Amino acid sequence: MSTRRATIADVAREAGVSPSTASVVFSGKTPVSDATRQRVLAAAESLGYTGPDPRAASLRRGRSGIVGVVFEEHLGRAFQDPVKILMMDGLTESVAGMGAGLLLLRDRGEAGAPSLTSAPVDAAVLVGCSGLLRESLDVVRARGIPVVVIEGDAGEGIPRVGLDNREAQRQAAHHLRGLGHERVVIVALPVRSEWPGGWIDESDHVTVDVTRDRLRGARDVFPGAPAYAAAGSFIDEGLAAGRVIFRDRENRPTAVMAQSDLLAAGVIRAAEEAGLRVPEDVSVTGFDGIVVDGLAPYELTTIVQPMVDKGRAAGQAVVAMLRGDTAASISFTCEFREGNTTAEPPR
Amino acid sequence: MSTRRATIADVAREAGVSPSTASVVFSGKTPVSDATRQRVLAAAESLGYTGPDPRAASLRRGRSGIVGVVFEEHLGRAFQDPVKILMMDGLTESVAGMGAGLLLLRDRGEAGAPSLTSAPVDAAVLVGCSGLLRESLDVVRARGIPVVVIEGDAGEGIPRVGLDNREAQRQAAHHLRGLGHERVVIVALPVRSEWPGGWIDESDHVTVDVTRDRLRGARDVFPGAPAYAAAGSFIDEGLAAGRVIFRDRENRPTAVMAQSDLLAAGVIRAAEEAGLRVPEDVSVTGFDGIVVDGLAPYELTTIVQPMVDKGRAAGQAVVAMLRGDTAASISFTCEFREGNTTAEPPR
DNA sequence: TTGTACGCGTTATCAT
DNA sequence: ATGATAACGCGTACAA
Repeated sequence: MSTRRATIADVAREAGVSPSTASVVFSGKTPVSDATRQRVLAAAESLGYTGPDPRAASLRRGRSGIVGVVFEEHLGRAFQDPVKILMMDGLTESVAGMGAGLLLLRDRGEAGAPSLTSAPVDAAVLVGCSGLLRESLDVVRARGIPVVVIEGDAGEGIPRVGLDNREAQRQAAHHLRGLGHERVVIVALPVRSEWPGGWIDESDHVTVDVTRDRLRGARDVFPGAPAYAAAGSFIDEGLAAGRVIFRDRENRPTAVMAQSDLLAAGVIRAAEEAGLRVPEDVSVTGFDGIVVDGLAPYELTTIVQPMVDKGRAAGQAVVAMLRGDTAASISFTCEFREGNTTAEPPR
Repeated sequence: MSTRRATIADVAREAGVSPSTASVVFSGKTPVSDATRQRVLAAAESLGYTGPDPRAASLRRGRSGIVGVVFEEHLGRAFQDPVKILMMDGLTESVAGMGAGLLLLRDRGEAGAPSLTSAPVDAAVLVGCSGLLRESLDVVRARGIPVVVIEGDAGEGIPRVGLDNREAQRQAAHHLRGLGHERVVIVALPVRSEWPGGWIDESDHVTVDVTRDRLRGARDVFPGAPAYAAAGSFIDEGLAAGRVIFRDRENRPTAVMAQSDLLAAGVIRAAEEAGLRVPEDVSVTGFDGIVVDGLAPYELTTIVQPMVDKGRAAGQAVVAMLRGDTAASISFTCEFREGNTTAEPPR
């Protein structure tokens, strides 16, 4: 006996039907008489045939059912960010509707690692990628593989999914202004990758779109507000920033605008540490609208962004492009939400 | 002119070489004279050929370079667990060494969603799957696709990667016993999926391996210690459990053993809330050895498990099986680490 | 409803 | 170093 695995042709032969009929029994694309189906299934059973080989099917179909998700950073780090997780959630859901799954990829793939060019993907979603991986991108686009970018810019002709960051942040600033705040400090996201954390001034070039736009929004209302850019969106980074900010008891701000909820949570902790009450002594705002594990009883005053919707929209754009339609860029609108971490400034 | 994309055959023809030679230029499997290479590359350039189609290559090679990772739960939820994230980290790393990427899959795939059976995976890693998806598993194994399970049991003949949960937890218990503790309460992980949280007793059947083994380890030293099983491994769940536990000021325990660091962090918060100092009034132990964002200045007394190594081991098992070797199950040893959250009981 | 015929794009093998 | 040949396993027009 031969040692090779049974193919659909073997099954067809055994069942006494043509290969195409057997194929149809498994794919269900065309009605098949019950008797024939039984015979084919029986033959498959007896031959130990377990269904079409996905690799061969994908060659024939020209589709693999796989969407690549490309991250700029170490995957472990990307998954520490609840915002990205929720985005992945929406993405998973919408590509699942198309029968596709997500393949995890990094942009700066080490040698031998799977890359956008070597993986059998039907489409790609770039997360926060700011135009690195230019070559792979060209290859992929030349192949006609649809590409979508979330919170980033990959150049001309690539649809983007983003937020009205500036307007949203401006709204939070207005809220503080309305309460009477004047001395405000901003705790920003990193201004570029590998940023170690620290105060930033005019001379610092902000390469991360999100950081820059939210910064502008805040300064539309509080021009010249000092900004401390954290090393990442983590509670501990917010804590570190908060410690620096509250250190000088003389020039202490009455409000801190953080560019993420995690940073805000850290700032609150720093405030407590410094013996300040939130919001009586200092107001704090966040950005994202996530549930921060362990932050209760505080309810952050924040900007709620549609994280899941962002992922979903990216998925839908992919689906549309795969159908041959063109997908437009889309910018979501955030919603301001008042919690119990902002109040009038102390007198 | 034809509208179809150029294939490697077209390139070969254009360059005046055989298809196999052209193929070799791209794969680099065999030395090629420089002149030939240039000619092929030039032909590819002029035809807009961007390299071999991964789908066709994977059919021919019999390998797709994709490893499926199957989760029992909603992906969004799985990624909230730092332990799983770090495990994914190790897994990513070790399969990358083989040139493979990770495809995210769920076990109870909704209709039309990508499943273990329809995805072109070379191997599969099951995470905490307790024997659901039996049918898909049979199909996959019949195909000769290697399968490995992390922290779970998928039946006979499937290599497992796990921990010495019982022994490790027993060690932490000994530490507390040595300090003089006698009234200990356990805060456990869920006893089954969909568990709402609550006290458990003998009659409750613990279906989750990890929970059961750690519970046994604790009770090896403190027989009959009461156990409250949380609804999940989150700080807020630990907080909820802690509130219940510290409510009764008369019968308050002198130590709480949590089955995860996140739960422990919540318990500490509950203790603070109840006006108890850690570790002076109550000792708390965790499990995992993760960095809990925002827990400083506490350093948890805990059991450090090799999360990344677990993922890496699973990846290596996969690689071995793909080579045709057999992979054995492996159980990692945890390491006890004393922090500043345990001390002698108050007198 | 079933069968025929062909192509999907590559790469391994072996000979030259 | 290069070339000829033969799969790899399947899906789908189209005809019957």
